[in-house]
Amino acid sequence: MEKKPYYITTAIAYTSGKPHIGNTYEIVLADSIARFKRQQGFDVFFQTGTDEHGQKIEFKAEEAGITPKQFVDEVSEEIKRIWDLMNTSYDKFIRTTDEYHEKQVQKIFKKLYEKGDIYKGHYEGMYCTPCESFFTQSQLVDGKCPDCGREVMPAKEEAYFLKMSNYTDKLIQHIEEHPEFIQPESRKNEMMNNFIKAGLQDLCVSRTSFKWGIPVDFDSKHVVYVWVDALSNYITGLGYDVDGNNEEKYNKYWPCDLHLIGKDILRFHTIYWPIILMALEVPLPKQIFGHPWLLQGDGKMSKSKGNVLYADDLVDFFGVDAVRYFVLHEMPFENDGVITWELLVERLNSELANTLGNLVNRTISMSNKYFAGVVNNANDHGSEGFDEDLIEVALGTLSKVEKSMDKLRVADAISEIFTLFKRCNKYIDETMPWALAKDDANKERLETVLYNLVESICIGACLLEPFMPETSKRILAQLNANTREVSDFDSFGKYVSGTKVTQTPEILFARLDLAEVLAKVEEMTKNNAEPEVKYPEVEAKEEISIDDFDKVLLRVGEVIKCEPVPKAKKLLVSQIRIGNEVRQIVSGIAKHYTPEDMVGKKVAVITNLKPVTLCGILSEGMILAASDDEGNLSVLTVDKDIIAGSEIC
RNA sequence: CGCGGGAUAGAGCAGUCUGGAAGCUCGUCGGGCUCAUAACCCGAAGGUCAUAGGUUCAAAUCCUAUUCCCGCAACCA
Repeated sequence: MEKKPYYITTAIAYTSGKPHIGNTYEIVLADSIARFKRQQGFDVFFQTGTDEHGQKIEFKAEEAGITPKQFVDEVSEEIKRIWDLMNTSYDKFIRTTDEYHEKQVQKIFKKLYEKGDIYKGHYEGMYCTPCESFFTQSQLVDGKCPDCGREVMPAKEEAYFLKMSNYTDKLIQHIEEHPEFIQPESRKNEMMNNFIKAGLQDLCVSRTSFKWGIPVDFDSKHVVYVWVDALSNYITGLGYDVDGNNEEKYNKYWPCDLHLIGKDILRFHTIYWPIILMALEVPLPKQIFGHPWLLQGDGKMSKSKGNVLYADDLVDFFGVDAVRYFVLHEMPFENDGVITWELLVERLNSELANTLGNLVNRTISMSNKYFAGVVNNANDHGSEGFDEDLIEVALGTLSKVEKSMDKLRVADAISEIFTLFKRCNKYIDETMPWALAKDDANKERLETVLYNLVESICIGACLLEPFMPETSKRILAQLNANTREVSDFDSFGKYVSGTKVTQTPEILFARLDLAEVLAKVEEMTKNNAEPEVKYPEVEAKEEISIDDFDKVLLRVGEVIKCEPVPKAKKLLVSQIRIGNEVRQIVSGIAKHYTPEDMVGKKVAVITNLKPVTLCGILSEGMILAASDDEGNLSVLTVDKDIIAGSEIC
C-alpha cells in the first residue's frame, strides 16, 4: 500500500549565535511529531535548517573579524551539532546559503516582479545619515532621530515592494474557510483582527543598506529581504522550481502538512508566506502552528549572567532523553512553559527514575529471581480482575496518544504513556509477586503476572519511541523485544512467550541530588560568566568644542516631590528645586526607581533644555542617568552634600 | 478607555470554548509493602477557583464592573 506523505518543517534557525534551550525545544517538538507520524505509517519528510542572511549577521561577522560566510558556516555547524545531539530525525537540513536555494529565490523574486506582484517604488521617509536609518514621521521624536536625536532629512530610497492588496481578500477567505490553518485558534483571531483586517501595507522586499543577502539578479544594488529568502526554504528544500521543473520530492510532499514555528513569527508565516505562495500560484500549507515559548524560571536569560540554558549543558547533566522528555512534557499547549534546574531534577527523579526506570528494573529483577529471566505466558489470570484492568489500560493507551497527537498536544500524549507505567506499578502491588513466589502452587499465576508486566512495558516503550527514542530502544533491548508496528497494538500478548530478558538490568535514569546539581550549576555559571563581561557599545559622536559644551547648563536639583505619570509605565514626574525655582521634570525611570526613592535625592539636571510635553505632562529639563545594555539604570547624584541649584561644570 | 495573555491547595499547572460532584504532578502527614533506583501502593490534610454584582434549577466555566500580574505597542528631554 502506498504510504501517505507527510511534510513537516521547523522554522529555520537564525545563525546569529548558539541556540538556547528555547530554540532547541522547537526541533524536538517537530521531531516527536515526525517520528509519531512515521510510526503511524506516513511517509514523512522532516525539514529544518538555518537562516543565514541579514544585516545582523553581516555586523556580527565584522565584529568577529571574519567573512559572513565563515561566520554562518561556524554557527550553522554548531546548530546542526545540537540538533544531532538531541537525536532529531530530520530528513533535510537546508541552509539559505545553499546554491540551489539562492538561485530559486532569485527566480522567485524575478517572477513576482514580472507578474507585477512586486513593483519598484520608493521608500520614503526621514533619513538619519549617521544612523543610516529611515523613520516615518510618527517614529520621530520631536522631529529628530529617535536613536541619536540628531536632525533628519527627508529622503527617498529605491526599493521593491510586494503588493499585498492583490491577495488580501483571498487570504481572508482562505483563513475563514480553513479554521485549522492557523493554530492555536487564539492566534488566528489575533492575526485577523490586528493585522489583516486593519489593512496590509505593501511589504518592502529588498534592501540596499547591506550586502549580505541574496542579490536581486536584475538589479544588483538590492538584496532580497531576508524573510522572503527564509520562507522560501520550505519549497526550495523540496526542489521547487519556478519554471516548473520541480523535483519529485516537491510533487510528492507539497503542500506542507505542518509548519511548526514560534508564536513570535506567526505574522510572517500566516500573512506574508501565504501571499507569496498565492502570487507564485502554489498551494498553501495545510497548517501553521505557533507554539509557545520555553522560559527560564529564575529571571531573564542573559549571557552576561551566564545563566542561559543550552541543550548541550543540559544533556551533560541529564542525558538526551531526559531533556527531550522535559521540554515536551513541561510545555503547556498555549501558555509559555518554564524551565528551571529544580524542575528538571524533580521531573527526572519522580517520573523517569521512580515511575519508569524503577518499574523496568524491578520487573526484570523479579523475572531473573523467580524464573532465571524466562518470561512465560501461562495464561493464569486469577480472579481479582487485576489483569483485565491492566490489559484494558495497556491496549487503550494508543488511541489516547493518537487523540492527543492529532491535536498536537504532545505533553498530554506523553502523560498517557506514563499513566500506563503507573498502572503497571500498581499492578505489582495488587498481585504481590513476592508473595506468590513463596508457594510453588502459584507458579503459573506468577509467570502470568510477570508476562503481563513485560508485555505492558513493551507496549509503553514502543509508544514512547517518538518522544524518547533512545530510552525506548534501551527498554526493548533489555526485554529482548522488537519494536512494533501500529497494527501490533490491537491485542495483548504479542511478546513472545519464553523469551529471556537480560540478566543485568541497567539503570535507565539515575536519581540526582538537587543540592549537588545546583552546586555544579553554580560552578558552571561562574565559569561561563567570566569571559562574557561586556562593556556597553556606545556610538561615537563628533568631537565638540568647549563652547559647544558650554551651551548646556547643568545644575544640581533636589527632588522634593515625585509621582508616577498616569497611563505611562516608564515615566515619573518630579518637582525639583533648582536654586530659587521649582521645575517639573518627567523622566523615564519608573522601572528603576519608586517615587519614594527619588524624593530627597540631589540629581544632575539639564536646565536649559527646550520644554516638551510627555504623555500630556510638561517637562522642563532632564535628569541625567546612566544605563547599560542590560537595561540597568542609575541616576546621577552628587557625591557630597551641596546646595540645590549649584552649577555643574 | 492602545492590543493581548493571565489570576484555581504550599509550589507548578489542567479544567473555562460546549455550565452539571474541585482535578493532576510535586511537596507535607499517616498507613501498607519489601521485587526494585530511600524506590512502589493506599489514605488524609490543604482551595470562599482574584474581587463585587448579574444570568441560571445549577457558575471556576456565561455576562458586567473592579483589582493585581505578565508580554507587545507607546512614552525614556
